Amino acid sequence: MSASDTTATAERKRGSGVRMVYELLRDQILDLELPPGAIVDEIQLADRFGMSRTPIREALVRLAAEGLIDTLPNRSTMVSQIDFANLHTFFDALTLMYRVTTRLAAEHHQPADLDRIRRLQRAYEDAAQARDEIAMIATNRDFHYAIAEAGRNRYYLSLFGRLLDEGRRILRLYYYSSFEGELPGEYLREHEAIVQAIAARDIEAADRLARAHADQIVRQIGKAITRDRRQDIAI
Amino acid sequence: MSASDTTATAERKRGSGVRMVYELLRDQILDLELPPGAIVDEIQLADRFGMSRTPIREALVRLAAEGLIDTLPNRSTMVSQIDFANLHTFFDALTLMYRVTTRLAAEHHQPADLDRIRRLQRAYEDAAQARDEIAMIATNRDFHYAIAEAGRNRYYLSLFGRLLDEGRRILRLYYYSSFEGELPGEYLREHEAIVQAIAARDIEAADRLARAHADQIVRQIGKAITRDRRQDIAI
DNA sequence: TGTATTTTACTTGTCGACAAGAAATATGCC
DNA sequence: GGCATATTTCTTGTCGACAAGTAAAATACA
Repeated sequence: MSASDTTATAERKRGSGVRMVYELLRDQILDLELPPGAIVDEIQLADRFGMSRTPIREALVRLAAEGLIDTLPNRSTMVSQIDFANLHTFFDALTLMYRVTTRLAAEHHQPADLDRIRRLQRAYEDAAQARDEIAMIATNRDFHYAIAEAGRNRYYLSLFGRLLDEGRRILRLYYYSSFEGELPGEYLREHEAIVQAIAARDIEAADRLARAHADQIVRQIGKAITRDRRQDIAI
Repeated sequence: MSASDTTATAERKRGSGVRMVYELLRDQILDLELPPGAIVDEIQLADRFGMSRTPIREALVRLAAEGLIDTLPNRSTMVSQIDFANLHTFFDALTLMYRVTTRLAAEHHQPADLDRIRRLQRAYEDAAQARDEIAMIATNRDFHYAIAEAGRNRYYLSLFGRLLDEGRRILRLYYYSSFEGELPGEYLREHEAIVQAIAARDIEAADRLARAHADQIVRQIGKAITRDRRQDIAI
């Protein structure tokens, strides 16, 4: 689907094209609109965006540097596969980053940070109420990313950002389908508790809650994957 | 200095140019041969490597994605500054990654990993004996990176890699000058203890030693910076 | 002489075209 | 028909040239 989003030959500011292509492709990849293995054609993209291959290529180089696409030399470039074999390493890193960033947020947050976090928490709540899966995934990501920003450590922030992005793809596959139509009330309550711990500058509570939240997510995805596997065998 | 390394118009394999330029610039930046703030000129590089601007640009896009250079739109691109104001966030992340990767190495290493780690440990020892500062920094980095590889978590590995790279610049400024000609015997002993803990699969010991090692480094750099500052004031 | 404005010089951003490499297709040979 | 080889086709990698934008130099003016 995804109606031919031809922004085509509209007058564009010099230098804005690369960022535009980069962001669009990135979102399409993370929402699985471009599934793992999909081939990405430079000429096709150039036509679609009404620009030459040069800026397209620069966007692709960036995506490749972040591991979102793989380029086979002199051959096609494709959306990178999700590394299911090492999912546990992903969960391990994700859990640690949840904990560290939430701790730091409790320690270093400033008033404006809390406003922003609370606003995103409400956005997630709204998305959940509306049962809008893609919006839920995106706002959940933004909520936790905002917490990490309040922690003010750009190294953790960059790894956490990558993990949350990769998570968007995995969640799109497993997570929300595992709710089976129910609202994730548990998660809303956990988010609320996390925000309160941060506001109270209670570092140990923030750590404990972040860890519990991560464990909960890992458990639920694990459950969904197991069920998925069982169905595979049953067929 | 750095004698005009013109690999120039030698027949090159198609596609190898980008990687070559990328790696060379990266090393020059991390060794401070290209100091923070140095401007990077595309045409100049194109001349120097005997290729057109296109592959040069792709290498620069990658470097920019990793934060090693900053590009001002329509203006020059320069080697990124070292963020001294937030050095503590760097040390915080570095310490955590030392611990986590060393723990995981103790848990998951395989025989070939240990061989590699021991080989790099000896390389560091040799560099220290020869008082070759650049080689010391590089082999120290490789030693810890090899440990992280044995831990088999690509997310930690990528952050740790970035931290060690950034560390190469900082160490080049402060760390080894702080030895004042003495050999870093302490570090050799600590390295040895870490390797033994990994080999024994003693996770807690590995963690404790990695933490102590990180603390030691942080303390020494801190001392060097403080002394540096005092001199600034004295003048 | 000092300031505002135009001009110049230089760097980056984009383009269209061509060359090289790899897979798919066609051809020749048995 | 089956296999090895040549040809075609398609995509990526590289190039040289030009357009756009910025800073510095030169000019005009009070």
